[in-house]
Amino acid sequence: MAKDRKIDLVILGLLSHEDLTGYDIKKQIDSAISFFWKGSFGSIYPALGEMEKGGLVKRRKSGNTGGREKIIYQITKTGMDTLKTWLNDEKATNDLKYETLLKMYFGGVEDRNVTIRNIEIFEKQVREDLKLLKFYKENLEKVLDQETHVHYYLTVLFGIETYEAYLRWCKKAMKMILQ
Amino acid sequence: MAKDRKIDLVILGLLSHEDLTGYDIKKQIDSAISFFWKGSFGSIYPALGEMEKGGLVKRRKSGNTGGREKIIYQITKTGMDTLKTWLNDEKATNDLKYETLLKMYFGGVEDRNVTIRNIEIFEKQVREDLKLLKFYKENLEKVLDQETHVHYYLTVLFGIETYEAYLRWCKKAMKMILQ
DNA sequence: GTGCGATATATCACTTTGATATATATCATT
DNA sequence: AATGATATATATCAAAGTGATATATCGCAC
Repeated sequence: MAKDRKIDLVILGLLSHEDLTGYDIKKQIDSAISFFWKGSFGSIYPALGEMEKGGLVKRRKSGNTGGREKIIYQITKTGMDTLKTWLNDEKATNDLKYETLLKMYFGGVEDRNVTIRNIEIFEKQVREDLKLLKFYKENLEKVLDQETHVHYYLTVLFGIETYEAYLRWCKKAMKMILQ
Repeated sequence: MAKDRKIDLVILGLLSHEDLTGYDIKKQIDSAISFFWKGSFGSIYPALGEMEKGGLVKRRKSGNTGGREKIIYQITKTGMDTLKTWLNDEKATNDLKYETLLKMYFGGVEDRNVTIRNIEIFEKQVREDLKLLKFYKENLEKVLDQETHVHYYLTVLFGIETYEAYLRWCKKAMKMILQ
């Protein structure tokens, strides 16, 4: 596997659940894991190509009836080993870039109304996302007996816990700015 | 300014507080804002060069007594306007990549001990960082009358609020995994 | 039948990272 | 005063990732 390519692990992880096309992988990244990870076509397709060369994934016999191309990928034994090695590796980088906080930190050059507005924008987005996370949580609680769902549930709980913390901060921050 | 270069705003923000060298900028990124932003020399130096060409920053007359090179940058009027325009722009991208959560989501392919270990590693780091954040908070509370410090304080409060949420999640997650 | 959104792969310019190279300054130890 | 370690300081590069765009087909509503 490439030295520093995180997208490889995301792809391997998703393929460990089921066979997928590049497009399917993008859809799953944008739904299930979007609260803590991002990924674009521009990294997915080249990665799939190189991972195939490296023997981490392989093309499944495609049941193409028509002329439309569609490549369904499957994880290999080597790919599964790579995924497990990564899971057992102690180092994990949590890379956070909050543009909202940059705007807080540098807000002093403008009127306080600007900072207030920026907190309001952040709060609105957080409320919307939190609503969605709670909806996921409720649905997951119906199927929590299955192993895979427990792991999904853990990430949703993480989202809820942090998003509620964001809202508490919004309240405190607003109060501070308004004296 | 370059279309999509966030580092420009970080540099302009820091220079709005005081004149700095590229090396100083890196130090400030690694200390004051490291909890919510990162930046490397490989982006800082090229950005400074292009921003100088674009008239956003300028070299201050350097008081070089010896032969050692040292370039001190200063924000220009245009640079200040660019910073203010960004602060007033409603869109802000908060880009989060938690490798720890990826390992939670894909943890199902390994024994639960692996997931437990990964939560423990995360928790240990969070406890250390939280201690530091609380230390910053105490020190800041002594100088909160000054404008700039209020904005710094807001970001520290954010860090404390979210890191405490991380710890609550660790407890819940651990309990869930152990049934 | 035609317009539109979803499916599907691919590529590219630009941004950022993380590592490395180069050189000087400062300071403690020998 | 020589040595070595650490901090200061700028610069560059391969590799990774983003966001946009190009291309084409499929399925469905009107």
